[in-house]
Amino acid sequence: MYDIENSIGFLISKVYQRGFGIFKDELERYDLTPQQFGLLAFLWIEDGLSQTVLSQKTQIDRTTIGGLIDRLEKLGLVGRLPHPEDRRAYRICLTDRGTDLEKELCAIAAGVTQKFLAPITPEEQTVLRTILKKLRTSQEGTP
Amino acid sequence: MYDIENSIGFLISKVYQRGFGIFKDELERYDLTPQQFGLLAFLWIEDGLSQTVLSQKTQIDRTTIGGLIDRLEKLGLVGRLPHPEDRRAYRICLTDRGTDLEKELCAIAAGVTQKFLAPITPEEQTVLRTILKKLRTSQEGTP
DNA sequence: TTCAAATTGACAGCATGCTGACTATTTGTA
DNA sequence: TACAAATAGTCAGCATGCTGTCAATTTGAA
Repeated sequence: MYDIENSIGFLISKVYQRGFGIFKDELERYDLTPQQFGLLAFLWIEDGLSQTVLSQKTQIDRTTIGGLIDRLEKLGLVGRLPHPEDRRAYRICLTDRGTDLEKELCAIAAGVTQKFLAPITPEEQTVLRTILKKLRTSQEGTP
Repeated sequence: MYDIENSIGFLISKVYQRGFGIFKDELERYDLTPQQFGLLAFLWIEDGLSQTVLSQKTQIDRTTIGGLIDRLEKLGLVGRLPHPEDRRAYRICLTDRGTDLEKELCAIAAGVTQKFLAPITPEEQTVLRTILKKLRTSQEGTP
């Protein structure tokens, strides 16, 4: 009998679901999803990158990121500018509105994080972060 | 600036993605997804329940579980039997084939778990499980 | 230089997860 | 009993995430 209730994979999926749900509710009035926020967070660090580079940095599938950008574009938060060195590619850039939202959205994210992590102590948060970073290992071998 | 690379929410989503991907690859030859395995794992504990009860036990949305059962039904692993006390409901039951797959699929799940958790020690696994259980808290208040 | 191979982004197709609306049925109350 | 409210399951619609395929373009090697 598989003890699914105590399996780490199952628990991660449910914890992920809970966090996602909390975040989703808070972002509702911006018409944004947690994934869209995630992409914006990378763009606030550096924009003007191509979709492929963004896909690698964010570890979001390159076909998925196309749709994400479509929707952020519709919301007027990012734009696709022509790439000066490659006519196949775009430079994905924040609009003024996309840039301006940083402070407001980050405050919301901080609130969500607090609510989400309320059940555990700050020490446990540190331990969890450390363990998760180890588990994130993606491309090992298979070149 | 939001340090998304070190935020627990982002890390959980990527760790979840990695685990899901490993599991998905291993289940490919059965035409099953990790979610379908998860539902089967609950059915191996107890079947004959209604979709709503299953939805509550598994914390899978009731509309999502309908589709999951559709596909498991097509694969011949579960069946929808009439509910003796409620003509609106079904009893979701494993077929012989669904029952027989338990051992084989659980062995695969064990292998996936091992591969997935390889980057951390058994002690860390215990700590992680404990923390995740605390973070799973779902319905607190709002009755 | 030329042309095959690789790359960029788009699209179709499928599964999951959620919302909201709908039908059929059951429950609980006046 | 009669009828409103609640419940079981379905469906449409949307976002994410992935696979596979395709056209346009760039790259690299003969």
